[in-house]
Amino acid sequence: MYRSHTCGELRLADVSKAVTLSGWVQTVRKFGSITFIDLRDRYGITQLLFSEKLNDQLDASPLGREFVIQVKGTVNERSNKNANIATGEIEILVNEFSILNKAATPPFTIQDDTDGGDDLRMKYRFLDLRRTAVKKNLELRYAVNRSARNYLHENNFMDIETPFLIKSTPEGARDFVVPSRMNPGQFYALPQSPQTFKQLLMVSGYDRYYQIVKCFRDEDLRADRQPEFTQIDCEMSFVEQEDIINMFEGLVKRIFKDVKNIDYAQAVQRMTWEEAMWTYGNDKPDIRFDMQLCNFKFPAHTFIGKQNQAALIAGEFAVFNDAETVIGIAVPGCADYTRKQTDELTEWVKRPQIGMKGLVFIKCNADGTYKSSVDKFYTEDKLKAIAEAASAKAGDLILILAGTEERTRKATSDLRMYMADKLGMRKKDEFKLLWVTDFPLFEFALEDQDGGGAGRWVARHHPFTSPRPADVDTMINNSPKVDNLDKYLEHPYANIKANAYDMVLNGNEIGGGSIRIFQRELQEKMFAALGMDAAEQQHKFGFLLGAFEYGAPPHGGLAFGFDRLCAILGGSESIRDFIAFPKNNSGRDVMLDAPSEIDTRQFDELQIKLDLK
RNA sequence: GGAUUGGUAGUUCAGUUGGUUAGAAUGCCGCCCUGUCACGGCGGAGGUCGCGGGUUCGAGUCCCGUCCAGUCCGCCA
Repeated sequence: MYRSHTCGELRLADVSKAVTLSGWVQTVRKFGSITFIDLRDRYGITQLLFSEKLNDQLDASPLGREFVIQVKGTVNERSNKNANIATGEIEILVNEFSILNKAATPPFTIQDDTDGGDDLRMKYRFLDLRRTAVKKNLELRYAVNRSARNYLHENNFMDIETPFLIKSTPEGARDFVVPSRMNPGQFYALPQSPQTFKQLLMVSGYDRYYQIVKCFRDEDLRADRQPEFTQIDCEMSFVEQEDIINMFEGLVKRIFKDVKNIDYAQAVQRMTWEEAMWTYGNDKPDIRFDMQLCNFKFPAHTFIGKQNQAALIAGEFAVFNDAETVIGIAVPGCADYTRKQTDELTEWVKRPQIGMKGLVFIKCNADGTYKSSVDKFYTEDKLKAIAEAASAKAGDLILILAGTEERTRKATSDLRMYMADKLGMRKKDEFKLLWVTDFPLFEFALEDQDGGGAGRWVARHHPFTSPRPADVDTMINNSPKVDNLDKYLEHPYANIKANAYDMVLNGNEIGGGSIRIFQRELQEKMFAALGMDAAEQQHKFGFLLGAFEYGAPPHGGLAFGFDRLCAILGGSESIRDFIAFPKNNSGRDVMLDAPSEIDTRQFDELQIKLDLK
C-alpha cells in the first residue's frame, strides 16, 4: 500500500493515527538534527517531521525538491501551528521513509508565484500542472464541464459523438487536413465544428443533442484562440429562438450557481445587433458599465431611423466637417485630466492598432465651464450643447473621434473599454450576461482590401443560418448580384437579418447560435447567394440537402466556447491557463515539439511526395 | 502576410553616452543550526549577453539580417 491518506486530509481529529503518505517533496527545511519536509500531492500539503534517529538515513540518501517519497509515521499535533494550510494543525512524525523516485532539479519553482516564464512552463507543462494555480484552473474547468452535463442531461439532451475525420469544405476558416493512406491523394478534414452532423441528428429525430467536443481551425492564434479548442455544442428540434434562449440562459445560470455560487436571478438583458453597434460600437459589449457612445454624425444608411446630429457639431472645425462619422463618449469624473494625460490618450488612439488621426476632448468642469482641445472652433454654448447631447455631467471628460464609419466606431468602442479598464470599471468578480440578436445574415467581402476588385456575400454566422421569417421573401426574390461595389450597402441583402443570437459575458462572446434552415430550397438559395453553383453545392453539401428531403424538423442550436467561458469564470484573459496542454502563438506544442517532420516511410505509405514551395 | 515588444547565470531580471574583471535576487552545491513553514547564518560554483554579419581603437549597448517568444492587425463561416 502506497498511502493510507492523501496529503490534504489529515486533521487534529486524526492525531495519533498511524498513517502512510506518498507524494512529492515541496521543500526541505533542515535544523541540525531535525528536518521538516512539506509533502505535496493533488490534494494538499502535509508537513513531515524527521527526527534525529533518521539523520543517518537522510545523510545517506538526501531528499531533493520534487523527489517522490513514501513515509510511514504517526499524526502529531504541532507545537507551532500554521493557519495558512488546511493541514496546518498537524504533522507526521516519520518512523520510516523510502524514495520512490528521484527528481532532477526542476527548471522553475513549483509554487503559486513561480519564477518560470511562459515558454519554460509550457516546455515543462507536466511540472507546471503540479502548481496549485494551474490545478485550480483545471478543477474549475472540470466543474463547468460537470455542471453543463448535469443540466443538459436533466433536460433530456443526449451526448452523441460525431466523427473527427470528415470532409473538407473550405468555407470560413481553413481546415486542418489529414491524408488518407487507403485512399491515396485524398484527404480528410478535421471538423471546425460538428455543425452538419448535429443538424443531421435533428433530421434523425434526436431532438436534443449535445457534445463537449474539440473543434479545429487552422487560423492564426491569439491569447484567447487555439488551433484546437472545445465547444459545448448543442442542438434542439421544434424550437424557435425564444426556446433556445430560455434553455441556454438556464444553462449559464446553472453554471454560475454550481461553479461560482452566484444566483443570477435577473433575466438576461437582450439587445439587437444594431442597438449594440449604435450604443457600444461593438457586437459584444461589456454592459457592466455605461459610457455609451454618442453618435454625433454617421452615414445615413447605417442606422436608418436614428437621429443624425451632424448639425450640432457642424462649424469651423474641418476635421468634423469632413469626417464621415463622429462619435464621442463621456468618461465619468475625468475632467481634471492633465495635459499629459490627454496627450497619452491621444497617443493611444494613434497607435496602429487603433489607427485614428487624433482625439478631441471636452472637459466639463465642475463649475459649469467647458475647456476643450477645439476651443478656437466652438463657442462655450456650442460645447455645452455637445456635452448635453453626450449626456455628460459636470466633472466628465468627453472624448470624440472622427473618421470613416467602421474604423471610428471600432476605435470609440476600444477607447470605451480602455477607459473602463483604466478606471477599474471592469471588475473581475462581477458577471453580466447579454443576448445580442438580429445579426445581419450576410456580410459583403471585398476581395481586395483597397476597395478594388470583385466582392461577394459571405455568411456572417454560417451558411446554415436562417433569415428571419420577415426577410425570407427578400432573400428568395432578389439576385445576390451586386453591380456597384461602392453601394453594396444599398443591396436588399445588406439588410436581411438572421435568426441568430450570441451570448455575451462581460464583453466576451461566449456562445453563438442560430435557428437553421431546414428546407432544401432555402438552403440552396443560401448557398447560391454565397456564390456556389448547383454542382458545387452537390459536391460539398449534397448529403445535407438530400437529408432535408426526408423530413427535416425545424431546428436550431448554440455552441459555447468552453475554454473561453472557463477563462472568464476564472478571471483570466488567457484561455491557455485553462487548457492542460495548450499550443503557443505559432500553433506549436513546445513540450512535444509538434508539429514536426515525418518519416519518408510515412510519405511512401501515403504516396505523397513532399515538395515545399 | 503586417506592426510592435522582448531574448544577458538553471530561473526572473538590472546593465548609464559605446569604455576596467557583465551584476542582483532566487535556485543549485558545501558547512553550521531542535520548531520551521518565503526558515536563518557563512562560503562556493554558475555567462557563446539568441544566432550571423557590419560600424568602431573598443559592442551586452549602435546598424543590417535572421531565429525564437509575447501582444495586436489581417484572418478566425
